[in-house]
Amino acid sequence: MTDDPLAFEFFNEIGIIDQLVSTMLTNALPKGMTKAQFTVLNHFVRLDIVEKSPADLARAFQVRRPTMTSTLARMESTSLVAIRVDPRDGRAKLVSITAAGRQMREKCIAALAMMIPIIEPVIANTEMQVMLPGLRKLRIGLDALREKTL
Amino acid sequence: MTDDPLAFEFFNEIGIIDQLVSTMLTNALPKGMTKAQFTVLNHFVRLDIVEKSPADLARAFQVRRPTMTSTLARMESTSLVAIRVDPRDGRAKLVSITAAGRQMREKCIAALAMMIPIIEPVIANTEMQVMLPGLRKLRIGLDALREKTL
DNA sequence: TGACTCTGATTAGGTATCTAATTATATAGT
DNA sequence: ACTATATAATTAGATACCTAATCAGAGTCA
Repeated sequence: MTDDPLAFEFFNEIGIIDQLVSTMLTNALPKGMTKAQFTVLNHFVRLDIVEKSPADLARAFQVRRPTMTSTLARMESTSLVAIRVDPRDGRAKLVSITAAGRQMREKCIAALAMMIPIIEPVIANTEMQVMLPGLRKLRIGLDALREKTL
Repeated sequence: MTDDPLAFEFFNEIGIIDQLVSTMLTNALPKGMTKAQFTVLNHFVRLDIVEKSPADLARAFQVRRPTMTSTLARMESTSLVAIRVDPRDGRAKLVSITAAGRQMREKCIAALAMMIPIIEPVIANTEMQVMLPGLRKLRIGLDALREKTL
């Protein structure tokens, strides 16, 4: 531990936090919903998006395209999103959120709202505000790094 | 975005950072090695552990036992660890690192050392030092929360 | 127009993780 | 000693991710 580069411990803590939060989140969400699926639904509603290609969605969430294909296929099978061929580009598709998707998103939001008071005692808003800029900057930097390394 | 609870954005940044770092890490590691497997090897060497049960390892890494069973099975198949029945408890098993496991861990350490200078420009040590205590506290709090919720 | 390259989506194969359920052994209490 | 409960490991079934490879349509350039 003591002779480890600081970065090891730093990213290790982040990894464990993400894992614990993801699991708690998934358990709080309606049966069958996952963080990834909720994120997609939320993206459409928050940004008021009508249609967006899988590739664009993948870029927005920093995941690979096959990952997005898989998530979207699952969401289409449960009617949370609709997918059609892009009339202007035969390669591409266009994804849109369905009414059922919007309803599910609302249910998720409600479920998550109930989680806030549970997490509150663990980390105060002020603490998050202190760390957020650093995290955001780090995320942006890492994302840029990834694209270079490609 | 603007009307989201702060926690959403906070944990979202953490999730993306973890994902990006995990992928970079896995790519840097020797072929076939993963973060989870490296973590197990590193644990044995750093803490100078001879034998430890899968359940203890699962607790140490905050993962479920089936997850550890799966990871250990894979590591045993590649001779990175050895597993035997606990002579004092018929239910339990005892895991130990092999010579090959130690060698692999050394190779991983070397590979990761080369990553440090790549990450350095993205986040300075001083920044990590500033955030680390908060992250550690958060991780500990979430872990306690999980056990309560169980 | 034809060849080369790029981009979008998908398929195949693999690891990590989770929950639920099963099997076996240990421990405690009556 | 027997029963009930708790703990260890595993199996089964799913989701999210990744990389590599494939297929198809779009763009570029000579």
